Amino acid sequence: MSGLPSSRRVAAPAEDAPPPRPGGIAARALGRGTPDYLEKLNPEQREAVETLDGPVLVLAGAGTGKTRVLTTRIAHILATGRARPYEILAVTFTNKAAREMKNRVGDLIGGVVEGMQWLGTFHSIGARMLRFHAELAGLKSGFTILDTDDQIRLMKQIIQAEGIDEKRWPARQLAGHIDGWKNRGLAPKDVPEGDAHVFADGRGRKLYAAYQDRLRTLNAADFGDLVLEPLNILRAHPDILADYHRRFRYMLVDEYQDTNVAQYLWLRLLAQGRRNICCVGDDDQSIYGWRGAEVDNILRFEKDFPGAKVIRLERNYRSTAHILGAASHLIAHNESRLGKTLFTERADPDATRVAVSSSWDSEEEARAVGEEIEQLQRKGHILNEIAILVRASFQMRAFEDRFVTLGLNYRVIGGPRFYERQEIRDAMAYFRVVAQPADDLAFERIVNLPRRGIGEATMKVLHDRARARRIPLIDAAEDIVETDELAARTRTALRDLLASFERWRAQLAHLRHTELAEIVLDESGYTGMWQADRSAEAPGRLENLKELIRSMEEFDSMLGFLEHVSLVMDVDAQAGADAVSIMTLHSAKGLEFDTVFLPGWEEGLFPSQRTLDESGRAGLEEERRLAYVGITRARKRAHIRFASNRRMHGLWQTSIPSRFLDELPEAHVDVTEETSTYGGYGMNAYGASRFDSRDPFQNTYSTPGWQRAQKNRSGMSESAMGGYGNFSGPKQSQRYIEGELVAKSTAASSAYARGERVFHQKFGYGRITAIEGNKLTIDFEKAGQKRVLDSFVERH
DNA sequence: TAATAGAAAATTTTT
DNA sequence: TTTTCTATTA
Repeated sequence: MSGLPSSRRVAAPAEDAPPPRPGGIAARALGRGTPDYLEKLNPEQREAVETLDGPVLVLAGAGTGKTRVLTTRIAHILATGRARPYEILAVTFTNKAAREMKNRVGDLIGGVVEGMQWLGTFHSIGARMLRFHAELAGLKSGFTILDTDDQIRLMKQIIQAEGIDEKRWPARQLAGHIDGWKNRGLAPKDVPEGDAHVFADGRGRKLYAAYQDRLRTLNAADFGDLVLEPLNILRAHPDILADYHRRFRYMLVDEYQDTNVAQYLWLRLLAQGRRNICCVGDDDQSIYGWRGAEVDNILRFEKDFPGAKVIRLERNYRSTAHILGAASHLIAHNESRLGKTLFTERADPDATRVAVSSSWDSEEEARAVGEEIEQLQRKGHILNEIAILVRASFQMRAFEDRFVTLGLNYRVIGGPRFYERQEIRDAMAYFRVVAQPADDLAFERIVNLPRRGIGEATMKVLHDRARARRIPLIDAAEDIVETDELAARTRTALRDLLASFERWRAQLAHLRHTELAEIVLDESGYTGMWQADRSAEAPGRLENLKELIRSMEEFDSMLGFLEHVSLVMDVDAQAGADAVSIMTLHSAKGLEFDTVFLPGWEEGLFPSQRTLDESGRAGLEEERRLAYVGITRARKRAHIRFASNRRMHGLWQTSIPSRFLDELPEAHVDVTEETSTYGGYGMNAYGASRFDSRDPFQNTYSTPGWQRAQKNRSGMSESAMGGYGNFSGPKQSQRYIEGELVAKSTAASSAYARGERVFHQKFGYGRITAIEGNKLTIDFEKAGQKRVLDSFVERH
């Protein structure tokens, strides 16, 4: 997209412009009483569509027709002539959702919607805004968008430049902090003192500033900037904000529960104009807190937008009463929620309850699921309607292994996306250097790929020169090959490479970009490198490169393609053959299947111990929402499983059933006893009481198997674990306790102060360098810097 | 500069 | 256990 001067493009229609004339569909809609698109809605949905003025929050439970409301609302606005397509701001989180919205609005109004320029993801709309006003953010309109990989490489350089030990302060971690700050709408100067101290002894803020500086020099923005910079521009320039206020007659937001602070501030600022904002979301499905999403945004909506109308969609069209009953009862254990209860009007007498069963270990778990799937298959169920939803991707392997032996078709959804694969990123880096020579990050990525003898030492020379003269790396390279600073061999290699780029760039104008792409990959030796590679994945990588070239055909220029890739990082997974889907719970949000298997419901894994440690009670609630999302994916059958033993990072761990199992209502659940599991040991030392203490629901199953499990669990003493050397008993105990302690103390701030000397059982003596809630960053005398919970240290 | 051996770290991931 | 990164050596 070319950046035109902003005023023209953004100029809103004059205030006194005549309202858009109702034509075609609109006339039909107005002329004949109720248009038929409204008649297909239930009363709540219809209210959500027809309440067009003022702020509206639609709390849409799972399977209650959320997308239908959103798309019908847009169609209604257009059909009644209240706004033109380009006067509607409609934001989603994924490209997929944006695409679907566009298509469905098109279906409703009978044709393709043209001109909805402001329908898209937060990031693509942010990028669009930022290109109009790039100079206000210190960028040029043609800025490049960096992805996570580029970000981390860049931060690595900055950390090195600052002379900070990379091992103690990994770039990844810094990237996480900076991302978090951007998510919260903070510029480097706004980062609170305490926050700045979590990284590199207080140099966090400085590094953030240096990173932003570097981005400006590279004329680049990262994903966070695509939201943060437009927000800053709107904050600083009331005239621009007013322009947008005039323009956006209606605003719609999908998945509002997933918005972060920056996105929220951006929306709020824009909504201050006409106040016609409609947010659709489900607080019970907020599962991206770890990525900066604030459930609070949705919980607070009525306060933020006084006079807001809240509409609840609770009529579920997806699942059986048993599934809804189980999910509703589970999620009712959360305290921070607005409260909804899903119900269904359909009665299906032969609906099955939610099944809970157990296995000895993950292999047996996979075997059992495999068998059940084969049974379903014999009964005529298709595999496309079956999904296995796991908490963490390492769980997938057992299923894949098993399904391969069974010859059962499966597909893994998620995982590294097409454009994130190494070979694709490498190829893209070549294209970037051809199209935008100043792209240092891309240049660095491929200078020595395939190996050309241009190693670390040479790069240092290039970097020094580039920095000294404030020129891009490639220009520095041009200079240096004219001198004798480099060994003859490396100089020749570098000169050849530069000449190649020169040649390709000359062809940019008169060759088709797909053809040029092939030439670049061939002549650079990149394709050859993979052809010579004898490893198992090489053929697949070559195939991916071909696919990349194929996908370029849809674009008319190299630049157009590069722009697309940076924002639309997904390629549709082709449906293909009948297959079982395996994916994480996170990637299952928004999908539905007849049958859903939910394996691995064990303490530590689900709820994830790490989440509990990091986010305490809030983390536990988010895990519970994840469980809720999992169950509500099922239309007809949900099978929950847990295993008594699981191998994690190569070590066997005994596990105990997830507390979420205790939170399911007996009336909707069938617990199956599987002989191999309750053989005597397997349960561990923790009393059932641990779950009961604050459980208002008092339900544990009366099934013999479950009762026995509970008994075993409480009857077993710590010493009884002693005989099983490779089951790490003590670790278990610590695990659980950590979770509880955190849960209790999250709200309160730590009792320790910075600079205090403390003692830790494992790490010895150290001094506190930073405090974040109940997490302390401590510089240990022997063990170096660690982050630990305050409950594990004592004053000294 | 490149290959190799050894150590450290291992969720979830819309853009 | 496996993968990924870093320090060492040829």
